[in-house]
Amino acid sequence: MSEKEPTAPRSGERITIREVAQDAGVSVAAVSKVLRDAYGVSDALRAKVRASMEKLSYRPRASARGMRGRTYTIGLIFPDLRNPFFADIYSGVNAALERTQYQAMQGINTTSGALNMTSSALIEAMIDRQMDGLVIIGPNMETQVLTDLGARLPLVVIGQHDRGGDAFDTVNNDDQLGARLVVRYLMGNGYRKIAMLSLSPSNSSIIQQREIGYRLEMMELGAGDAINIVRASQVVRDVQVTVRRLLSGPDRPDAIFCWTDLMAFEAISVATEMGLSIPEDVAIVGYDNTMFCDLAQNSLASVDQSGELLGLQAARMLVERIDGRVTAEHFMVPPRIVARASAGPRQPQD
Amino acid sequence: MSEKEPTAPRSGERITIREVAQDAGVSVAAVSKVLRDAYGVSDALRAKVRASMEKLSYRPRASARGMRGRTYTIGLIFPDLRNPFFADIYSGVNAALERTQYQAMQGINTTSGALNMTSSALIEAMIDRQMDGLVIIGPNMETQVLTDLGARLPLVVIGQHDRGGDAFDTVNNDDQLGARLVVRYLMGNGYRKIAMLSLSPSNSSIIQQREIGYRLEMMELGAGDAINIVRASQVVRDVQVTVRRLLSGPDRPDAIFCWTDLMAFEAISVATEMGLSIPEDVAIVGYDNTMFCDLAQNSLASVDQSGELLGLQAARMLVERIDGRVTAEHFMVPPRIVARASAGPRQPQD
DNA sequence: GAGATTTTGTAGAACGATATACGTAGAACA
DNA sequence: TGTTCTACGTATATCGTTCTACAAAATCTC
Repeated sequence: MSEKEPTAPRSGERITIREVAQDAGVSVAAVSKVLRDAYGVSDALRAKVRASMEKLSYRPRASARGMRGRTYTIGLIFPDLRNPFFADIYSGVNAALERTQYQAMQGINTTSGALNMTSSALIEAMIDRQMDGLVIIGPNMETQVLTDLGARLPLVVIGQHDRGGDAFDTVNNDDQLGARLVVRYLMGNGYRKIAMLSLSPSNSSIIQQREIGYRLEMMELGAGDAINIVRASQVVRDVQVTVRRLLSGPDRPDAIFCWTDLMAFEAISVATEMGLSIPEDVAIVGYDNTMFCDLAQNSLASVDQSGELLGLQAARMLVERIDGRVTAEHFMVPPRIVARASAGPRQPQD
Repeated sequence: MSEKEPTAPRSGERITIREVAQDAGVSVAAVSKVLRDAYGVSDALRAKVRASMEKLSYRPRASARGMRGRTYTIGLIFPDLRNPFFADIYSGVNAALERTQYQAMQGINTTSGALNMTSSALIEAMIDRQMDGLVIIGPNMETQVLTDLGARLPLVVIGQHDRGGDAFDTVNNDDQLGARLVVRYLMGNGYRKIAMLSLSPSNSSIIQQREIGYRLEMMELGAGDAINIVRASQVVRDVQVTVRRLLSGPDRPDAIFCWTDLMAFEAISVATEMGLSIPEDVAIVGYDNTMFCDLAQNSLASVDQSGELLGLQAARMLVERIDGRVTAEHFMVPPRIVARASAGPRQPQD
């Protein structure tokens, strides 16, 4: 109870490590060791310190920790917030972090266009805030930028097949296989003139992979002549115009393989407005198998890429990197087609 | 160029304020003042320092700033990520923060159930990370908890009508009016047996407000006998069961006013599966006017509560609070009904 | 039982900003 | 010419942790 410190701890202020140390009758360094699970702490001391921390309901401050060590915070960077698929990834990340000291903070990378930028404002902001590592989802930046970034801090990328040496890890579903499954599924149900509604600009490797998968499977199944790739940006208006043009052309496809469920919903909408029936006049398949696929008004066949698993794995790998791994690892989950009415078996033409 | 410092700055390390000061030939304190736009800096000095910061591409570290001052980071807490309405709020917040030094970091408050908790793990994590302030969206916690929280740091709450003295600001749409508009709109289109699909548990004030608005308008328009409120949680399965029960009862409503668009989409799905036509057999109205309402397969009439404006305003108010305002302010935007086919004019019964 | 090794704990200097308190140069005023 | 302001800059303590270096105690080794 003796107050010999020059600065008496003001009441009402937040508890610090110093007060915990004093309460437990040990040094500040000892408390810090317990906090970090560092080497050289006896069970007795650990218990004593833990008890004091509990009693005073002490919580370490990330800023102070960040000055010398880790902040125990990782950054999650999403390309947008409207696609519910990202919610799956998010919940996977959180599940992986549950029992660790780490906490995820998210941001949306709204930079469109400037692909060759050194980095993005959000990423710089995350670095300023001393994130221990980053998970970037569906990056629209060049591999070189990611490689440079990976040299600066632990990095895991979801949705990017190109590798950057040992600079970063990747977590993906097998996009090429996913596209193949879609073509196979549609062909099996009697569709042959399968168009692909892809994404523009197509700088990303997952786009390339899916397009390759589509092309190869079309050729292997003898429909090479029907290959037709059109591209639209994620902007609603753009998707609508593109789909409308595709469906009103002279050689209307009898199925469309869409980049995402979101685009597929737009496609269903446009087709419906044009008076076309799904799947009688045109079958639609999406990608991501988001929760909206199940709704009766959509009944959208889609490719499940287990977002939760992707997130889980990415978070695990990032923590490993933070803990010192310096060689790259790459994780790939198999996609799975989920059949639904939007691409059901084709009725014999009358 | 003289190196008389005891610690020579290691190359490859991040630029610090000290190096900027040295480069500009001024004191560290002067640089700090420029950074904070603090009083007592001449234009000449400011220019000199700015030039050096630019030249060295200096960026202040949030952790270090957080030790004594602000982190220039605010926390955004969402109740979930699946509702695209939150994306609108997010973009409003970002628009408001665009020209400031502040950066938003988000998190999802996944705590379900424990309403009377002192706080939530995410909120504590945000406090640990020295957020300068918090915007909480659609909190499922008691007002007292928010009041306590507001005493700890600047706080703005979106989607909560109950006030907490001067402890926090609120930003809302007029939920009571929104509900009234829906009833008025449906009545105007010939529907009378309007049921309300509300949210459970109904501890939140926005739920109460909407239910009050619904009840009052029903009574005022002479349909008090048709008042029927059913409740479901956000869980998909729960919504389905509730809607199915509602629609298969002996006294089927001819319209359902749903808590959110998401619930409305579920309702459309269930109704469709039951072989009911929309709006002939049952009209559906949602809330939030999310992007999916426009799709032909939904064509969902909804209430627009300008999420972007809500976010914009919340961020502005939060920054004001951080800058010292201590009295509460409350902002309310008027809701607006958006008519669509899901609740179009009723055809005369045959 | 002496030296070597390992385990356990401590002291105190960082980390990179902010903010207080103070010094100094001009300007304004008498 | 001195005095009093005001505007501008600076020196330096401080924030709450981590982490290096080291001391003391316990254990091992032969």
